[in-house]
Amino acid sequence: MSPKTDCPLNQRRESCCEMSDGEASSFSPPCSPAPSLSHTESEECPFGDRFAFQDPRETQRKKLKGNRTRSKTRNEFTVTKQRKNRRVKANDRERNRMHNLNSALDSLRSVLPTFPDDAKLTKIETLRFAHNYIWALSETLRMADQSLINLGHHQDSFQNLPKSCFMLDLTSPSSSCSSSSEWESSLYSPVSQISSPMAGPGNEATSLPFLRHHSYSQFV
DNA sequence: TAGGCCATCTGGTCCT
DNA sequence: AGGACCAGATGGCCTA
Repeated sequence: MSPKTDCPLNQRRESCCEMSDGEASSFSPPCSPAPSLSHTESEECPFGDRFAFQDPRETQRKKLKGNRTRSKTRNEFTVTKQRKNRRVKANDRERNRMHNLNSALDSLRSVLPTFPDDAKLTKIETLRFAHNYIWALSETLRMADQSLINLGHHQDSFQNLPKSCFMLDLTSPSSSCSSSSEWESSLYSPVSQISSPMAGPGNEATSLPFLRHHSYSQFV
């Protein structure tokens, strides 16, 4: 789903932004949630008398009466135009920023172990999944290290090590799970949303969703 | 049809 | 002053 390019709303907004100031002053975009721009312009429209009949004498009188009003109007016009221009540029940057953010999220998705036919992870799911996955990987490393340390003390325990210590393939969920849902629910189960894996080894029973499903015994 | 997710706009704040 | 970041608002799309 990518409504960012073909969304009619966006197209309308784009066209609103591309409008000349004269047009914008007489048109209030139906799509704009924040009417600040059009509101300001309709109230202080620099072209308020643009289409009125111009009496040369009246014009002369106005000239004599004072350039101050005229320049003030022009100044307001310039300020409004400048403000609008800044807004458009800021919107553009913000859009870009969000696109970059989404690209990063896509990169993250691509390295997470999911089944191809699975629905695309949502943003929040991706973050939670990645969080748990990283934690599971580091936990695996830690346990492997622990086993090697023990190996130094008890040479004969080498034979007792589960084969999985040397065969762990966390990038391949199918190696141990019968279904994608089982694999994924283990990685971003609601448990992990409540208790952080950083909570420490004390509450492994509840905060290790990955290992609950992928205990070493399963790999042997 | 309600609710979830998403993209975009917007104004505010902070930083350079 | 201008850019980056953020959070709220809004509206569209999709699905149960």
